Amino acid sequence: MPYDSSKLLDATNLAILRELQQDARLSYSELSRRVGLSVPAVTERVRRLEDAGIIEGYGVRLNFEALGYGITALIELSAPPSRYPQVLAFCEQTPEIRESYFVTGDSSYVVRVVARSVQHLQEIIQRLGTFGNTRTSVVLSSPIIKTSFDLEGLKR
Amino acid sequence: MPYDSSKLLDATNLAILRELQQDARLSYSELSRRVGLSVPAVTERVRRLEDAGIIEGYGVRLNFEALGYGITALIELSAPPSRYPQVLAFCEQTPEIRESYFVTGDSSYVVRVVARSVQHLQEIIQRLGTFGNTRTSVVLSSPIIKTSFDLEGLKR
DNA sequence: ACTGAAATCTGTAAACC
DNA sequence: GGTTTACAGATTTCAGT
Repeated sequence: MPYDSSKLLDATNLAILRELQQDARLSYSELSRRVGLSVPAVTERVRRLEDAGIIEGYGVRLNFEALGYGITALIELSAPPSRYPQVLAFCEQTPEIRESYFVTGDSSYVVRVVARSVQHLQEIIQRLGTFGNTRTSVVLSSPIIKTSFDLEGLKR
Repeated sequence: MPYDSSKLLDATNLAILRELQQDARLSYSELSRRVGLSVPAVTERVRRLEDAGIIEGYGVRLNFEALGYGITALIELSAPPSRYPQVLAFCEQTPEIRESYFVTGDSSYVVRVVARSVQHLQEIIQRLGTFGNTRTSVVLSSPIIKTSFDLEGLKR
């Protein structure tokens, strides 16, 4: 339920979010030690951040390379609006497609995919190609993937 | 330390990863109930997945819109190799840049940025523009952002 | 809103199969 | 690798401020 209530972003809650970004499996007792409040107070604050929709959930950061998915690519797809539902359905049922963005500019969709080999990537490109023109950029390296966001700018 | 040891990806560990992807704050006792092993067995398995580099860490999924960063954009940057170190340093110190990819094709970099307003986005684009030509695609919607990966394909 | 304390549940380490 | 046991630590609930 993302309705703001900007008071939720006081210095203590920003500290809580900072800690959870670095290690979401921190115990409440350790978290409360770090932010200087009692355990029930911190537990309640986290619950409210979840209820407000600021915290959407907790995830594990997986190393796709170690899982055998050594290739990442960004694929731009230009497709007529009439095919959007089909494109969406395809993206949803294809696990290799990690995210899709509907963007301004000459390409309608940009998707990020992971693949086990160039053959595997080619398959995905060909399937996307049935919806429209594609333009693929293979990722050579990902110098920056930030796992936490500096929330300092949110202080009022 | 990502050296595989592919035996780490048996059905039980895939189940553990599946559960942690959905909720990384699950207790070990709940996790062990779900995968049908004792608590110490599951704790040890998670420790090994971490040691092998398959699990890189645990994070909180934040709603950037609720945090006031309502705009996402993909910016392609073409810059000469001599400027890569500067570009990298800029990306690293700019919190709004969430990830950067070095890619094949005519653009050397693709970055994903979040911004609080179009003015804010413009600032970032202008700063990136000091390194080379930019091409910005504003994200209109993100129909798919997957928070978990179907690991079924890894079964041997 | 936060604290502190009690009851219950969970994590950790050791001994063993 | 796995389990069981036993102790230490963490979570939840609630009365009090």
